Amino acid sequence: MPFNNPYSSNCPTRKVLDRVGDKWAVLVLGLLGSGDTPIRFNQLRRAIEGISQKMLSQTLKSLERDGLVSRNAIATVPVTVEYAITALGKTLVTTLDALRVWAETHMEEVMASQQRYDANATSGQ
Amino acid sequence: MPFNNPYSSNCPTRKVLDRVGDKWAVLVLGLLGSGDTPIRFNQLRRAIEGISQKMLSQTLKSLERDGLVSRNAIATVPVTVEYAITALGKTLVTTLDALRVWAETHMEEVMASQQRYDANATSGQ
DNA sequence: CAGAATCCAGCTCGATACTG
DNA sequence: CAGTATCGAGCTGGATTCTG
Repeated sequence: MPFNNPYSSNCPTRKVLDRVGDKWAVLVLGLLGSGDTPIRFNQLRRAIEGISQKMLSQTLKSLERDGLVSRNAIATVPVTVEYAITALGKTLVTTLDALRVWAETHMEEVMASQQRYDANATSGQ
Repeated sequence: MPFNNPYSSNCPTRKVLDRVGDKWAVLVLGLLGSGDTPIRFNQLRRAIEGISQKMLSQTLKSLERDGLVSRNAIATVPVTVEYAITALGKTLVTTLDALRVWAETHMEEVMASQQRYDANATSGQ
């Protein structure tokens, strides 16, 4: 039984899927994972179009909590905070890549199916 | 640039991640993918603990629309409807399995990180 | 610069009731 | 059996304001 556990808050797979289902978390992870240099808060903010400051800080906090991202505060004035992906985070990004490949490979097939479905639904009424 | 596209509704990877972030969709897919025999609506309902009939029908509809699941209505009285995973759906389940393996492999490490994080946050106050 | 706190609009989802 | 329709509570996340 592959994906089980009912309400599943304590199912590890579900936790990862929740993380991965979170748009901002994936974008942050992808950005930090694409280079090896740390990125500052407002740099991330500018790089990820559409993210609010609240969501960015919230996302970074939970990614740090999970050990996927590391935070480094430098005592300049004003303070500088750098975020970087961890070794653990990199392994997740790698795994996520398999999903990206699936998406790109099968997108056309999915879209074709959707169009068939929608065409039938419309004509059926 | 791995995971891009800002609001990304038309990013294929994001669509897949949304699907995968949907708890019920993954459970339905996992259940249908674990065997080769089709499953009826109320069978699924009973098998997936906690799912409401609204969410099940909604989930099945969108999975069918994407071509991940097939629907077969049999004209008995009352009507019987069977759902099965498609070939496309199977490839997604397989890919999802990589994520499950990641979760199971790294769960301990993630949980350890969370405990360190929470301990610091508490003592810090 | 890097956040925390507050407020609220909007969407999700469960519960409930009804249908072919 | 296999759904659809409707209503409302609750959570999510954006906008705004403020701080060390």
